[in-house]
Amino acid sequence: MQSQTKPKTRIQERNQGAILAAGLKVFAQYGFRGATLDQIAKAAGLSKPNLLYYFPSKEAIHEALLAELLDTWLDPLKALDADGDPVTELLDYVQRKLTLARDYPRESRLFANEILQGAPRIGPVLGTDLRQLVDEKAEVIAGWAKTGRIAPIDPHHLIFSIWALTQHYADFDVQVRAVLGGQDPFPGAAAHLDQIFRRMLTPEP
Amino acid sequence: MQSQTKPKTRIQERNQGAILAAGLKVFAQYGFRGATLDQIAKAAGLSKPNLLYYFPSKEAIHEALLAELLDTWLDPLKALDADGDPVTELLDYVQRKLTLARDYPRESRLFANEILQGAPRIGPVLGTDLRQLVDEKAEVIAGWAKTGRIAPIDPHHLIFSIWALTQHYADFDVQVRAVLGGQDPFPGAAAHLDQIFRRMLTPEP
DNA sequence: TCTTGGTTTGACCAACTGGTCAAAACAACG
DNA sequence: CGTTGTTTTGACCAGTTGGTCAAACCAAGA
Repeated sequence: MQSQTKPKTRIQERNQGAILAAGLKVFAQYGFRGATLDQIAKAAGLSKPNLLYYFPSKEAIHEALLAELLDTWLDPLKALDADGDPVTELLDYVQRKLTLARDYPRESRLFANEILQGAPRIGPVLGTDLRQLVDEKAEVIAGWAKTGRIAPIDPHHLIFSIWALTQHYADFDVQVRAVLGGQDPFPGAAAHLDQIFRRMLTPEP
Repeated sequence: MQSQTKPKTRIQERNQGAILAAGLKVFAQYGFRGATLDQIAKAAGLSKPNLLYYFPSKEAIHEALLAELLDTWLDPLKALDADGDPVTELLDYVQRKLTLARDYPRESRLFANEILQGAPRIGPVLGTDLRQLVDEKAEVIAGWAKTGRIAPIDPHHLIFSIWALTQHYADFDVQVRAVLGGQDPFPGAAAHLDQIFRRMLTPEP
């Protein structure tokens, strides 16, 4: 039973890529219901029937994007190493997440939209895969806290804090820039997050 | 020139209220484009034409909601008192925002949706009113930091942190509960946020 | 050249969208 | 009761939506 993936010509590669890129752009901004196939087709530089030649439905494009997203999204957390230096590991995780927010803001917004709408298509994964991963890493963090290598802290809420603080710079980019007068928020954010998490985590002497 | 507001009968009061409540529910979940008048009408228990008897358009309902929202939304920040005890003032602000997130999650999501979509209807206010208010309060915080009453910190990013951490519990409620296994996040969140902001703000001895 | 397979499109469709309108139903008051 | 102003609705409309389909197009090998 060999791999079932068909060869895929250059043109398929190119068009599917264009469609996914266009879909990401549109879904991230308007959400699933608010996005239209015409918008996506136009953004991809294809006609609507041509788009539907590559993906069977609007939902299929959305699904493909979400599936692709989840991997990228959870990778940094998976990289959290129980054997590393606790504070360094966590601060690195924060910076990785912030980099992701800076370089892939549309992915972040796509995810935000899905959650805002009640996670109708990704919900099950949250309660199983995500939960398992978080619980696992939370235990690592709890271990660090118990042995005094970081300050005592609720591991789950610590993880939520990291997500909230980093993704905020992607999801609320417009607001952040408006308040800062258009200035790039990320250098300041990197320094700020490093500082507050360092303070938050460093154990009292 | 007396007040131009017409008396407004009980029935008007009731129906407009029902429409706004229904609109909030639907807009918060699906965003402006994704929401439909039929959904809102159904949720309000009215027929679509009847709904349009009270509001001239879909956009009018959305506008009314956003206008109403902004006041509620910025009140807690306005209440930050330059003459109070710095750490207490800021911790109180955090708790007020968290309470808002718990009691008005739909308002939070409505706002999140508007920002995610690029703030097409609220954008101008962000760069003027909001920015001015934030700058003003940032100066207060900067003053506290300069005189050593709180730890040195970037005031703007501190405010972003408060927004991000509190609103996360409203906007990503589904995810948070999925990870926690359905358990109510807010008691834990309150304690966690108090702890980390206390650590973040308390000046070194 | 012809054939074969993937690719692209114009025309089309039923369902849904935001919104209109005239007529009906209702409430309140004299 | 009748009148007047408010409220409600069924029928309707033009534009948009996701999706279909047969026909045309195109590249590449025989």
